[in-house]
This record gives sequence, C-alpha cells and structure tokens, in this order.
Amino acid sequence: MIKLHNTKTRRKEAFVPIDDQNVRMYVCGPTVYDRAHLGNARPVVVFDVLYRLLRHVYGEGRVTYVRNFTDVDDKINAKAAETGRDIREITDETIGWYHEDMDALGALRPDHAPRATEYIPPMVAMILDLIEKGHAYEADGHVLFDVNSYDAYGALSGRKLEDMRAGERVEVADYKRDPMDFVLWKPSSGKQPGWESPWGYGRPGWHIECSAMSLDLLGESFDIHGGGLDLQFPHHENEIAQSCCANPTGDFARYWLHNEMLQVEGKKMSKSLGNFFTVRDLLDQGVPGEVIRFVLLSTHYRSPMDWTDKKMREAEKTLRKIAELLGSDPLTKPWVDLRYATPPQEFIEALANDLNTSLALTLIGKYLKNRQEFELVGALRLLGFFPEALVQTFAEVRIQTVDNSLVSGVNIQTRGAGLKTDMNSLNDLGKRLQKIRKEAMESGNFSEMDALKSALTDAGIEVRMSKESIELIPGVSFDLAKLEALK
RNA sequence: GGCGAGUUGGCGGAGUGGUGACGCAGCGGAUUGCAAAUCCGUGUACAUGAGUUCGAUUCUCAUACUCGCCUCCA
Repeated sequence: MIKLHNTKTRRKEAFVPIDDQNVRMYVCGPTVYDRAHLGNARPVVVFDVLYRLLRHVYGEGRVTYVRNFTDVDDKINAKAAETGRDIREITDETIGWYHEDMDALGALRPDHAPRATEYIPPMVAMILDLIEKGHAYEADGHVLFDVNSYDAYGALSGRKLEDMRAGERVEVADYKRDPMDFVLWKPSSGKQPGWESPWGYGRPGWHIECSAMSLDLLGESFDIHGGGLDLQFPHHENEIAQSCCANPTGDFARYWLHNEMLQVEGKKMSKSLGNFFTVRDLLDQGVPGEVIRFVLLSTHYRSPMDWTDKKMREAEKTLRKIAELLGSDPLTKPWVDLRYATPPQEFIEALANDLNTSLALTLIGKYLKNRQEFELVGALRLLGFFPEALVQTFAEVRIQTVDNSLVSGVNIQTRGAGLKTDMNSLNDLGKRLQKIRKEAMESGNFSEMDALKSALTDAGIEVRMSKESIELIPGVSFDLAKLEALK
C-alpha cells in the first residue's frame, strides 16, 4: 500500500491507481535553454524514486511516466537572440545535456519525453475547444483563459481570486478581462518562433502544453502529477483550469505531488547570490552522480533541502563504505547470490510511506553496518543505486605490505575499473610511503613520513595505515595535479 | 500584501499520544610510532505560552522566529 501526500487535499492518502495495469504519472520537465541546475535535479530524482517504486509494486511494464520538454519559451528566444544561434540547435543541445546529466544521477528516462513543439496542433485544438465552451476569449491577437469561468480556480494552491486581484506586483495588460486571466496563445513577430493558427501567426502560452500532452499520452484522467512546489501556482493551477474545462468528464490528475525547494548552504540558490551551480558543474568537479543522488534523497521531498558540502562529504563516505563491502573479496564473505537480491519489506514500506527516502537511507546504513549484503543490494537497486557502479566509482587502490615469517613483500590491489587516475603514480607513492615508513620505524624518526602523508592528504587521498597494510584512497576532492607535484 | 511550509540534541535528520531512531561530530575504551581507519561503549533535544488528555515532542489555538512561492532562475 503506497501512501502519498496529495497537495489537492493537503493530506496523506492511500494511492489507488485508476488502472493498476497502467499507472500513469506526469511530471513537469525543464525549459531547455541551459544546463540543468541542482534545483532542477531534485524533482527528477524524487520522481525517479516514485517511478521505481511504482514499477516495483505494479510491474515494470505497467507504469507510464511522461516528462515534457518545454522548447518554446521566451527564455529560449532570449538565448537565441543573445548568441545568434538557431532555436532548434539550442533546444536540441540542451535536451542532450539534460539527458546526460540526469542519467549521471541514476534517473531512469521517462517512457515519453515529448517536446512542446511536437504538440502545436493539439494545443491549438484544445484552445479552440476552450473558446467554444466559453472558457477562453480572443483579445488583441492573444487568446486568454477566463479564470472567472472556472469556479474551482485556485483550489490547488488555496488561493481565492478575490485575494489575488493583483496588479500590485505586475502591470496588467489592458486586454485582459481579469488580471488573473492567463495566456493560451500569443502573437509572434520577427525572429520569434511561431505557427499559423486561427488567431494568426503566434505561439502557445506556457501552460497549455502540459494539458495537451498529458491528454494525448495519459488520457483525460490519470494518477499522478508531479513537479516543484514553485509550479503549484500558477502553472499547475492553470493546467487544471484548462484541462478540466476542456474535458469536464475527466478528473485530470488525481494525486498532486510537489517537492520543496532546494537551498545551498542555507540560502536560496540564485544567480544574484552567486551560489548557483549546475549538475554538470558538480560532476565536472569529480563529484560522482551517486553522491548527488544520495544527498538529494537524504531529506524528505516535502521539506526544504539544504545542499551543503558537509552532506556531500558524508554521503561520499557512506557510499565508499558500501562499495568497500560489496567490492571486497567474495571468498571472505558468506555465500550470497546478489542477482536475486530483493529489497526488504521494511525498506519498501519506508518508501511507500510518502517516499520516506531519508528513512530508507537510514535502513541502508543499517544493512551496511550489519553486513546484510542481500538486503543492502536489494534496497540500493530500488533506490536507484547500482552496486556494480558503486564499486567502480569508489574504486580504491590498496597498497598492502606483507611481512610475516612466511612472506615479505608488497601486494597491490585495485578494485573496480572506474578509477580515473594515474595508477602508476599512486602505486609508486604507496611503495615510497611504505619504504619510508619501514625506515622510520627503525630509526624512530617519523618526520619525513608525516610530511609525505600530509601531502597525500592535501591532494585528496585518504591514507589508512595499519600494522599490515597501507591503503591509499583517492576521494572526491582528489587532485591529480597536486599528486604530480609530489613526484 | 496574498498563500504555504517549518521550528527535534553541537550539526544533519526520521518518527511517535505513554520505554525519546539513526548518521556525523564529541567523550571513554581496544588497537596504534602518533594519528587515521576499524570495533565496543556513552551523554545532551522535541521554539514559547495556553488548552484537550490519566498522560503531548506528537492533537488544538495563540505568539515569536525562519524559510519558500506569488518575480528572471525549479
């Protein structure tokens, strides 16, 4: 039994799909004019977990997930004007980036990822229908939705039209009957993208695409509609107005899920504050996608999440421990066939309880501590972490000295193949450290050894020493350049 | 101004009408050249005031504060 918090009712409700053979979910996707920033990644990862959970519960082929690309928008036009590039070129490139970056976070691709520009005729048809039904009107080359024609307008976000008689914040176009009326279609000129329509050459307003696409791909009633909390008003309110007026026999979306916003080091992420960064920025800094995913899931989706360096380091540490356990020599472990690993019931229940990913990660921590590999692997997979990938990503180099009555020498082990670094340098350093250490232990003078050790630490390599071995583990902040300087 | 969310120990972060998770840090111990890592053990919290209740951190109301959305950025 999955329970989800429905924004529509402001309550946690038992989730009952309309058709359990085809569970349908729509999530608002990005406007494609630039790299996805970290805030964009939160809903992607949150709804990816929901998608995985639904697939787990109802069956892989029995969930349809749609996430759109908004590729008609004034921000895109501005980008085109600014760079002199073709709009299609910009949107194609950005969509490619988006896929790359979200793939790196371990997010499954939706079943459908429609582009707004592929849906112009259905949007025009829906607008015509709305005019015909008396919910929209043409004025000054625009087509506007008449919010007063829909009684439930504002129900989702808990706003009343009277309270919003704005005009205070934004200048209201004088062709609007009501300041809250929003654009369904607007005229295009010059280099602006446009299509012929009954109202002249123009382009759609922002909200209509989601109504047209969800109708086509999911029908007039579907199960879940998700997105960031910022979209609750006006975007989702407007979607509801359009869809419910155009298809009065349908429910549109039954469960509305909204994720809270993301902050960075306690402050809102914004360009003006200079704490704005993209997923690609982090990946390029060497932060594995799994670490980003882990941090994003460590806070419940309906709470504001604060992105901090500390959380990133802790997440990395935990993932490394997991990789160490999973990647260690199978001969040292009791036999487990991880191919058949399934998530424990308590783990599924945590996720089924309105996506309590924080508790889910706590459980993962428990399986790790108790070395319950079967449970661990099953849980990780459901949450979108792949054991093999973790072992690779967090590969380590272990330089082990062997020194006992039978053998004496150096044994170098590496785990995984994903380590993007110069193995030889690491090996050399490990041997050197071992040699210096041996000398130091004989002479009693540890200064040279301490110097090398702190240099390694500075370069982002964790140094672990025990009687038997020395381990060098390049971390997330590993800096190859500093390592070169040590030679 | 409108709307909404939140306030849990040093930090992060779940959860519950009645024995107050868990992680990190701290402290004590084992181990150690010293550390680290690892293992064992361990303390401190539920914004304030009032109400409901046998009993509230958990429900209700008020107050304070924080944050977000409504505005380019989700």
